[in-house]
Amino acid sequence: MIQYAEHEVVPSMQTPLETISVSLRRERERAGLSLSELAKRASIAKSTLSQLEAGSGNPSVETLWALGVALDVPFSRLVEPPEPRVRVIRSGEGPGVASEQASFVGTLLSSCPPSARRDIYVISLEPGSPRVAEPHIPGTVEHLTVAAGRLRAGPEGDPVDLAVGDYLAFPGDVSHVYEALDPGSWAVLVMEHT
Amino acid sequence: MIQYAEHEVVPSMQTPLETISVSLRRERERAGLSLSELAKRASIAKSTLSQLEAGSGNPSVETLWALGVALDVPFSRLVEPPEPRVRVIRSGEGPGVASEQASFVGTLLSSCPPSARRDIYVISLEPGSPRVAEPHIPGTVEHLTVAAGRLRAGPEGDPVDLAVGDYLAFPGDVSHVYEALDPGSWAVLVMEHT
DNA sequence: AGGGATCGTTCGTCAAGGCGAACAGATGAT
DNA sequence: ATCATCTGTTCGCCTTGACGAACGATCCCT
Repeated sequence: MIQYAEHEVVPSMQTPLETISVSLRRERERAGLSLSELAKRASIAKSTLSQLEAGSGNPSVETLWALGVALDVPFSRLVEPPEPRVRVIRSGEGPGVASEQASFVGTLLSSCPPSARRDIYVISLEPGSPRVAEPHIPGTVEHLTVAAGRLRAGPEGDPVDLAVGDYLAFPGDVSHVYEALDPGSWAVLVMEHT
Repeated sequence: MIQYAEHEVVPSMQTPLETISVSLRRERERAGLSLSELAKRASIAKSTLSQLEAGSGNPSVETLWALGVALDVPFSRLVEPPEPRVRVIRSGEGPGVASEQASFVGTLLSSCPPSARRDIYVISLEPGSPRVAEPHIPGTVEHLTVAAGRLRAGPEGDPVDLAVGDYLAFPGDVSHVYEALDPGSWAVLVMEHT
């Protein structure tokens, strides 16, 4: 039961504009572009870019989008601080391996550090009644790769049958199920907290 | 070398402003807020919000940021089009990764979205000469879980022997190796970019 | 020394975003 | 029915972002 505060103390709280300022310069230098060159590629005035990197300015979405395209980086990399926001992990969703059913065993391989919002599990199931998992925090995505046996998994109303080697991604913030179709079934589960 | 389109092909290509329009309305209704109420919470004029949801308008970052805070959603959810929620990649399908060594096949299951910095692969190897991977960007961590066969993997100077079900985490920003010890070996690889 | 080419900055101008007020429609209370 | 209060819209005004030009500062090459 790990509980992170929603808006915990962050080393240096940054306003989105400060974040844009630093990440814009960082990505530009990473790409090895001069301010003038980037402005030309993004089809914006270099004066605008200069002010943005200087910290003054409040760019419009179109301006930032053009810069993101020119830098070949996704949009959010320019506005999200380099260290991801600390988010809440609600009670019961921590590293503990809770299993009501004995036929379900989950092993936490790599718990979610503050800098990377994902857990990696190995889950083993035996055929029987399906295990129904309650919704996790909004934005959670689960990635399942079957290592052995066969599984039926996915959102509660729309599960998918999977064989060895199959990969399935589905939202973890709604009720979802895991069910073994063969004995000795197991899979690697990456739970991603967006 | 892995090469994939930066922005996944989506059924209907949307400009960022169209995306903002639809996702803004979607998130607002999900939160059960009226347009007026949301405008008040975000401290923006409701006329501004009305125009944004209508599709006209090119909001500044501060405006969008305030809306993201008021809606309690990450910034990127307002500008990135929602990706299909349930995806299945059958064994053997999916984008294969061409490799110099014929005995190595990597399949990219989930490329790194903007907000989550990780890729998920399945890698298949056959016994033979070890595959040496060049260092990735600094801060990269690789998580390996063996699904079948046996592997020898890890940093180039200090590899580890792994059997079925074993899990290994090691730095990906130095030279590292993968080598199959048994025929038909494969593993799930989570590459994390911190 | 001089060009000639970049670099990133600051300036004034213009269009556009954001604002508040006034608007019409819907709902509920008296 | 009337008033009250909400909904979301459209209007004119004003601030502000984005632009282009001119600027000084570095370099590199004659």
